[in-house]
Amino acid sequence: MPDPTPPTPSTPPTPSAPKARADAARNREAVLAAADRLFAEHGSPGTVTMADIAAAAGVGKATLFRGFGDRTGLIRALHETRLAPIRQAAEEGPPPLGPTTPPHERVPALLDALLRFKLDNRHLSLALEGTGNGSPYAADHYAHWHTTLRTALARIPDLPTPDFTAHALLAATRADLVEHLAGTEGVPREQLRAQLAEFTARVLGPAVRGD
Amino acid sequence: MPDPTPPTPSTPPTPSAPKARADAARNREAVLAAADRLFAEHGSPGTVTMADIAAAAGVGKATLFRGFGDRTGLIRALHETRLAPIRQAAEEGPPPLGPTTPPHERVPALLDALLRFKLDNRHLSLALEGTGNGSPYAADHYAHWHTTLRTALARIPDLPTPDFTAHALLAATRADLVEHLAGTEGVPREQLRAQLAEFTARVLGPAVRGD
DNA sequence: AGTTAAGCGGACCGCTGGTCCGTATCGTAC
DNA sequence: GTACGATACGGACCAGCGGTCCGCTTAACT
Repeated sequence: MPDPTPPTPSTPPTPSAPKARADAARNREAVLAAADRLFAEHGSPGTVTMADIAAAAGVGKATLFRGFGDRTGLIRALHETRLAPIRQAAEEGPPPLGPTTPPHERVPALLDALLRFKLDNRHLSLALEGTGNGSPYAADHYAHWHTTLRTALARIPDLPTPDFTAHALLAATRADLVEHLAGTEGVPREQLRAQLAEFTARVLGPAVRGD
Repeated sequence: MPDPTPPTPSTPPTPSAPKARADAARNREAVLAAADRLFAEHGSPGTVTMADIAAAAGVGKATLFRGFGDRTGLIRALHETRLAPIRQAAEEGPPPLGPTTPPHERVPALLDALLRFKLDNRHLSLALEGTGNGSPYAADHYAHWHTTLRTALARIPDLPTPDFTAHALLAATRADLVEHLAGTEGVPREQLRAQLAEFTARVLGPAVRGD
């Protein structure tokens, strides 16, 4: 049983940090920065190896795996860091992302925020979803957005299947689809946002009130 | 330039087969059968290696790569074989899949056929989309369905973005999502079909006529 | 039966994610 | 400032993967 400590102390749940050594924290940041940069430079995340990241960060390979568990853990940690602001805005922020927003406005806002994030961090999102081994649906990151979206959808009358609808709407913003459209097909950013908004509106149906 | 012959003669485009040796054809079938079986047995397609397939088929590894180019080629060939009937039905078959069907009926029928196929061949679809290296959107198999769906959607009035809509609807039937819902979450088959149909109907909007 | 080339298979290669363990460094108690 | 235990470090190391090579086998045609 070689697992006395939690394997991925990426972000300690309790604010009481269990004492992190200074060099460890510094290395952690260096690794995240190096990984971000490398993923951004190379087109396909598959061409960036763990050894590359370690070298770019100026640390040994073992440091990567000690700090993040495995490749997926590193990518998840990086992704989580970048997405945190949006996540927080959706959880407790003001409209249009926050929970007080009426659903006909909030759902498109959430999806648009997600889409913009994936456009701005294409490489990262691609690396996250294209991890290969585990499906994106296993990550609790997905569960979070799904729950948020489903909850908002459930407040819309005459929408019989909020659970599936949330899945389907999220599927429309999947990283590889975004990459295909914005990258390969060259669809302009604003056009893509408009199309997603249009699609979303169609799914939600007409708002009850002026909204 | 070590490439005098086409690298992946999976299905010769011209019906004039360029003379295939008997044992080669036999081996090809054995490989496809073995691969299908192994993918079905193991849960995750990632755990099935090329060596496994070769051993199960009773051939050498080189035979796999000679016949199919690489891992992706093998999976694509297998997938194509299984999907061919549906594909043909969509291309030239009778309603509700064939091209003569009015779009308000055909689009749901196409998506439902795709969903049923992925439910019936979950392992295979998962292996195809989860190839890892290349995104599913690069495969011309995807381009085919997208074009078919977009064409049908374009015939619906007041649907401003048939291209994106086709992508988004197809995204709702992605193999890993289907696997997540039908497998992990245990959503019953008929319920999933009904949900997809409901969602599709919402996207298409009301039919102009009794349809 | 003889000839030829297509087909065969398994040893082999390069590379990857992931691990091990002796060593260097940090944090602390004095 | 120094001594000391705990913690983290790093690069050699490992197992397993997709993919290739080449000497041998065998189908096909005469």
